[in-house]
Amino acid sequence: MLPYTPEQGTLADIATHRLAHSIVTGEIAQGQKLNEAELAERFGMGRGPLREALRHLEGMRLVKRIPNVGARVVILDHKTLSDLYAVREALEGMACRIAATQMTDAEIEQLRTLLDSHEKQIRKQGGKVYAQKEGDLDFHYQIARGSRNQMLMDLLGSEQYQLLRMCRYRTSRNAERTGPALQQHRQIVEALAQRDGELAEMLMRRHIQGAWQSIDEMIEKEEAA
Amino acid sequence: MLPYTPEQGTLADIATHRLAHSIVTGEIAQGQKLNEAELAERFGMGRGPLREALRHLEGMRLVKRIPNVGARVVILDHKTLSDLYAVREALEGMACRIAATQMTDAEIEQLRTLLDSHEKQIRKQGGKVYAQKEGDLDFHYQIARGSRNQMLMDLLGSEQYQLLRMCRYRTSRNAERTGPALQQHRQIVEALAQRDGELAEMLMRRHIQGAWQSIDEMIEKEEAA
DNA sequence: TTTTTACATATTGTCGACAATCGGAGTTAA
DNA sequence: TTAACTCCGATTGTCGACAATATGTAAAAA
Repeated sequence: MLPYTPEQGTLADIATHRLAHSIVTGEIAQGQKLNEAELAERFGMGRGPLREALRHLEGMRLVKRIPNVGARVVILDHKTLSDLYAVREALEGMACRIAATQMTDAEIEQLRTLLDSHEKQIRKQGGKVYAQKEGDLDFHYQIARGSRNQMLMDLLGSEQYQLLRMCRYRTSRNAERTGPALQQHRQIVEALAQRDGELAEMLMRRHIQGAWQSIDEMIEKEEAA
Repeated sequence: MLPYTPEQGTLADIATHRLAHSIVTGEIAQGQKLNEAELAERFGMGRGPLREALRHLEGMRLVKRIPNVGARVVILDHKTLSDLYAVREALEGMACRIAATQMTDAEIEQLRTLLDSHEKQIRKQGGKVYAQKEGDLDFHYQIARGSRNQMLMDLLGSEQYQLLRMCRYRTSRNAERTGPALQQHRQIVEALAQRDGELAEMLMRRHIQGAWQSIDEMIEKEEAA
């Protein structure tokens, strides 16, 4: 589910959220054509609101539209993912740097608590890997919030970063990295607690580079097979 | 004008570009209400395409929409600008770092040529400051292109960064910084030529910090008066 | 057989009208 | 005088139908 799941509001917003969910979870395949009339009927609405939803999804980079031809779900190829992670590295690094000066002690303590619960979840193991993944997103989003920068929050939060969640669903099988990731998260929190923005930024950037490296290897293994 | 100004294509796209232009140049004031019916008639189209344009502009962060209430032009207050420059620093820094490894020698040479023409324009002085400003945007965009990262190009290019152009129009009067800015640009190009991504990133980030500082002071002077 | 052209079909783009909702003017009561 | 309430006008949200455009097929020419 999306961070906030309004099955209310305008029909266009409902369509946006339902489609975004379907796309992110892979329920609608990458590259699939999105037929306006068909979707409108499935959602029980006219084509007007649905078209607005498609425009919105285009802004989220979840679909690509071509005039007079139609909309298709984006294809997360290797290059796109690589580009995404470079942007993430830049933005989340900056968020971290600012958060080190802006977050309250209480918020940093909350981060520690969040990581504790992650650790428990990992110990219990078997449990959904997805949960950890979404929890990881939570960690990153909490830091974005800590930056007090609305634009960063938008870019790293629900509106713009559904692409990342989509990627997570696609690569959710590699659970082996949760261990090192957790430790890196802890290092980052300590840097925040010491109010060392420069260090926090560096650690976050390394963390994301590591995550990309892990995903990159996995994709290449897949493509070899 | 926009980098590409299609007065063709779908009506929604035309409306998007015309409105974006009017908003960026200040022809439509910040915070002004955008009446659908009125604009639709002014542009000689129905409300459907215009609504899609508003959605698109919302994605560009040029307008803010509230359900059942309507759309207003965003207000570029101090906090918003500050947030914008932090994001710019992160993204353009990253673009610079990558460009140092990805740009061809020919492209770097082109950058030098671009800066030469900027210098001439500044010498001729009186000439439009705007031209320099847009030229500056060119410089930054060329580097974004040099990163070969489509997402960075989108975020720093025409689609997402109209906000920045809007800011430029608002603060275009302070021409005194063109001198140091040019010198910093030259330093950046040299770092690129040496293929030193780390240095190029650092210089770009400082450059943008300096630009923000300059704008920040200017705004405070304005608000004092 | 291959290429090109013309056509038929499906899909997108656009419009005008109607329904739902919000903001404000005016009224009434405390 | 102030507060809350009610109603009305204006604006947004939605729908269905029609026009414009692209895609795929089949026939005709090379």
